[in-house]
Amino acid sequence: MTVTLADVAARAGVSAATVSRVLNSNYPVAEATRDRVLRAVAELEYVANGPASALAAATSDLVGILVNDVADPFFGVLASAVQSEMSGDGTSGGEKLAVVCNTGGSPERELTYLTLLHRQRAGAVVLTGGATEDPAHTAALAARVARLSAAGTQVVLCGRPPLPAGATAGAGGSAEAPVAGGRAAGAASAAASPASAADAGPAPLTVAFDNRGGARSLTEHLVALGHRRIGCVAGPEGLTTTRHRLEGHRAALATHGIEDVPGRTVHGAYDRASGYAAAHELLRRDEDLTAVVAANDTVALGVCAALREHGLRVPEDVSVAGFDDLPFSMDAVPALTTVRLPLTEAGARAGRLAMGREPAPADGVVLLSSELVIRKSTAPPYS
Amino acid sequence: MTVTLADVAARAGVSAATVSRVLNSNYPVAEATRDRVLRAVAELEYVANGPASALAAATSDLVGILVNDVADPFFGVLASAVQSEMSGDGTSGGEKLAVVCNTGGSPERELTYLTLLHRQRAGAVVLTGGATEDPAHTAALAARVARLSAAGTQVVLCGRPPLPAGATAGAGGSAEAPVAGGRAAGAASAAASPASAADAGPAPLTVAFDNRGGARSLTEHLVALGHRRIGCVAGPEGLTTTRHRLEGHRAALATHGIEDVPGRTVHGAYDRASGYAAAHELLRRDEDLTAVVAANDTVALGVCAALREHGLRVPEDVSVAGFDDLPFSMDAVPALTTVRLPLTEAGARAGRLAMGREPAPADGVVLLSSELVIRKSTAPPYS
DNA sequence: CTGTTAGCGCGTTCAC
DNA sequence: GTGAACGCGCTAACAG
Repeated sequence: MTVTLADVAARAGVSAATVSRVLNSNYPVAEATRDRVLRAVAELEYVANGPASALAAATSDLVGILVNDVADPFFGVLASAVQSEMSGDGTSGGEKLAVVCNTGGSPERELTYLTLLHRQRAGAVVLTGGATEDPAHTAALAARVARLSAAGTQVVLCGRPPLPAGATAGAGGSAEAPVAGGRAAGAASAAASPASAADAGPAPLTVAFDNRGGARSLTEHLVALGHRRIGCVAGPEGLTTTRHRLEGHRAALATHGIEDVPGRTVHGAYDRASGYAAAHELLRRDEDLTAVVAANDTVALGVCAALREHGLRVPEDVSVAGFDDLPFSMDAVPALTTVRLPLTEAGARAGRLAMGREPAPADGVVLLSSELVIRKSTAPPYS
Repeated sequence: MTVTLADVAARAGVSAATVSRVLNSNYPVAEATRDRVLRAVAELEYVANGPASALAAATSDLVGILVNDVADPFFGVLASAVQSEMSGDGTSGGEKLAVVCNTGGSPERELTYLTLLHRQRAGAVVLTGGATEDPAHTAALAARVARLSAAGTQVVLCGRPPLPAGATAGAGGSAEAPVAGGRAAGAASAAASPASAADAGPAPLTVAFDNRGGARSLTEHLVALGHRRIGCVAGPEGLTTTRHRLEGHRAALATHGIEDVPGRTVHGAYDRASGYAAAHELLRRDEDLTAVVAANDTVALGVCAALREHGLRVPEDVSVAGFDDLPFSMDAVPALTTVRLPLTEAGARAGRLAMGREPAPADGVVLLSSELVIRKSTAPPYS
């Protein structure tokens, strides 16, 4: 049947313990025996039994990455960056099996995967994607994360706000604590680790985007161009990302004394179809919009398509702005004005934090700033 | 410490074996005790130790998906489909941890991941992505796959041609017929499996695309429109996918008596930058091209960008065609004429095949057909 | 139906 | 420097 450590030991004329030592190179072994063992391993095509090692060593070389949807470029780029940072650092030896799990945006599957990863005793887990603000789910998630931490798994939240303090406990009120602003954030996250039990694992870390600030500068750009009737296609309700971007948009409006007409905001999924439908709806409500800010670039594309169907030109008749600066945005016609999120950097840092290859910030939170990218889809109104 | 099966057993007043039985529900257990056990599990927040189960049961609930690049929509869609089919079928219980591994297109990492998955005793593995035609790598890959099969892991190749025969039965001559040119098959895999066929595991299965047929019909569409000077931006050399698409293109040319001018074909990566550079090069060589077929949709976008820079309109001055029909293709301006590959179906079937939820075809190969999608980026020349 | 008894393959003290 | 035990947490035969 399958060849085991013992087989290799026999072939090399040594004990199993010795083989284990050369394989893990964590103990001095004579050069000669080492070679003999390695040769035996090669000849027998021995492949270590991961589960057995994990059981004995109480730790696995598996690390997980949770994403909403691998087919979405946003997560694809993020996952790719995280993974390249997590798996082999080039030097063979410390090989990790970095795996990405697709939650499909479903809170249940998110929880399920977390359990599965826990079951596998994963060494680290990076959780990406906008968080649902449903208190029940937040609490369940916090509980799972707390247990993972207690089990020694380093958890890193990426592209989402820190979990509310008090792990298993009341996620109720504190869940609303703002994050993007940077200032009030500390209060919510700092107390994460103390918890109650003596089982203090590594405290969860966070890499977050400044969604609010980005959205704010985007809308201010539009206002500066002269726009006053700005439509807003927001993401799904109940997601922190959606809320933060919307807050930034409204903050910009407020700053410039522009009334925030409720009818000018519609919610929808983070996909093209949603943008398409939303734009039609927005136009139905107010034909004189001069600009539209979309939930993200993909949505913006749908908005542009709908606008064209209405015989409206972008940006001559209506300006359109996206968010994220996904790869295809520069190729759109017209090229999309958007807010660039440092996705690759975020993924890389989350990966390094997870692997302990980068010192964790004192408050456990890394806030990445966004950058306004002005291209061709926005222009002064009525030009 | 972490709570174990024994703890649960004690709490429920039963033996460990009984707890194991209710958890795996693979053996009759009295309703009453079952409830007691379940309650204890909940109260203790027990999470099974995967490695330990895998070790004892000699099988893990881990299944892998290998892709070239998760950030590439082609693989993202494929991976998403495979994964949704692999993980929970909805009915909770048979939860599998479907994980996707990013090879970054590197043959070495592909091999490494295969080993890691083998080490984890994965239950199934789906290998996607164009295969390198380098004999050495093909041989190494065949060897790894053979060992995986021998270890009981079901391997499914998706979007790539069957492995050359030699490792397992069933992949004989007929498998080569539809897709592969069928040349280097035998020679390469000679040294593949030293020890032999005694340990016959599940034979590798394949889900392949009709790249050649798709490419052929695409070029024929262009020819039918009246194009004669057609540029071709092919993918990286040495990949089966690249070769098949190129062969289809040339077959169409030959059928209509059009000379295949070597200078009209340039190779490049499957990304936008490559298409951009290639189009510039093509134009430098021959300013009078009236059409360009790109390696895939992403490349086509780059081609369009370069064309615009040259002051050429698409499709009035130059027609452009893509391949794959990725989600963004319909949104491009002009909407891309392309060849639709049933990515979702391919992924789903590969997933089902891997999980044994779909009967394997006699010859082990499922060939999916492609479909020409005519949109706005192609038109008669000189119009 | 349920408890008992053995390992699964490997890491890790210990002695030598 | 190396080998001999023991046990990680769980499943899989066997009894009963």
